[in-house]
Amino acid sequence: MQLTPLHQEFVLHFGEMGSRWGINRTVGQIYAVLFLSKVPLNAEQITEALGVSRSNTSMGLKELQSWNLVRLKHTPGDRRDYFTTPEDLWEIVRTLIAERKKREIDPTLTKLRQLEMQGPAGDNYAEARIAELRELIELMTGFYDDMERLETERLVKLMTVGSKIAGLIDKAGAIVPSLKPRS
Amino acid sequence: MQLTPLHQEFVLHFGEMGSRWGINRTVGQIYAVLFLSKVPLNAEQITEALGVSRSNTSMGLKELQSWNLVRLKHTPGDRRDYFTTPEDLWEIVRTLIAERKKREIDPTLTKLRQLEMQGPAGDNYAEARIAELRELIELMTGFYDDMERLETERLVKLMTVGSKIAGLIDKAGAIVPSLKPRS
DNA sequence: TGAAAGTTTCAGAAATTTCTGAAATCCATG
DNA sequence: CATGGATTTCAGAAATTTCTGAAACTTTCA
Repeated sequence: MQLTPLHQEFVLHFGEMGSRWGINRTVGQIYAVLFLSKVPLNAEQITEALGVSRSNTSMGLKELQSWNLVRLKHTPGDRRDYFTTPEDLWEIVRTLIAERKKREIDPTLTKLRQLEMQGPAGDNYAEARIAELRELIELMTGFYDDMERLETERLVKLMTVGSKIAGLIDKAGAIVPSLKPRS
Repeated sequence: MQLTPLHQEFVLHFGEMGSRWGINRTVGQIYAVLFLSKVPLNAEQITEALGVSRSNTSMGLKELQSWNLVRLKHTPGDRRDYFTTPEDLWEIVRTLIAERKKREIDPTLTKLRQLEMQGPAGDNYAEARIAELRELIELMTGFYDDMERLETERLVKLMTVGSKIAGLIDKAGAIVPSLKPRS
């Protein structure tokens, strides 16, 4: 497994971005290699391609599995695990968003609710602020749940028409029932 | 600046979540204190509330300023800087998304475009994969740009109606020009 | 101008995270 | 049920990030 210059650059970039994305360099690089590879790769091949230790690869793959970002493939007569990323990029995006929500938002929503349950603590402003934040997160995650359920096809259409969609809703929140065709 | 138990818990939570959110513990805690405070606070008050060093607070506030997450207030006759978070939570969300996009997505988009500019590198699959990823990011950031421009009021409505909005678009991508009122 | 009040910078200490190599474990097969 | 190919675990090393205290700097005003 020798990386071409293209692979190299891509892999290094994913490594650098890793920390901003909440994963570490090696995990980012492993993902990058898998993403660009047409065929599934085993841990040994990844290790060689990246020049890291075998155990580091093992841990990185475990991490990627915990994020649901890689799939496992097996070939008969070979008992090593081979890894790929989904062909469908939208599936990847969905997974990424779902996992980030789970890690970055859900715990906070739980905590906010818990704080509210504890009842008044004598600081009206803080309590109102917490309630408001909880409501906002609920609105956004509720919307996310709706979008999550849409087939990719419709989702892409929705994104393509973009802000036109807002024209379909009046300020009162009603869906405008009829509309002149747009140029 | 003594923190109530409510503040305490909230602050500790934001500190813990900090690393998942791409900021560090102190920065998260500073933000939490400011978020719950009705009145603007100066660096000294924050330092005392959190029990960290003055310099740490200073660096944390600098970081929050670089994220555009805090506002500066001045009172006549006092030359210390007082900090607040915006009253409007939607403004906070917009800032957060804008900054994360800037840090987590834009550099990658730039890199992908640069890799494509370099011309064919002899791995069709990898090249196609990169192009596809670039297109997907462009679609999503384009949609984001559209949403960014909407007034909050409409945005909230949009989120509230949620998936109903998808019913307004047919599979071909045309906006359905008329619609029976929904129950 | 210089003293006072406040803020920032920065080098090193402390803490945390990541990475490695060796040992332990797993498991299909002879 | 032992062997050997493969993976995982884990304790410590290495690297990175965060935090601190001291010094430097900035601004205001007497």
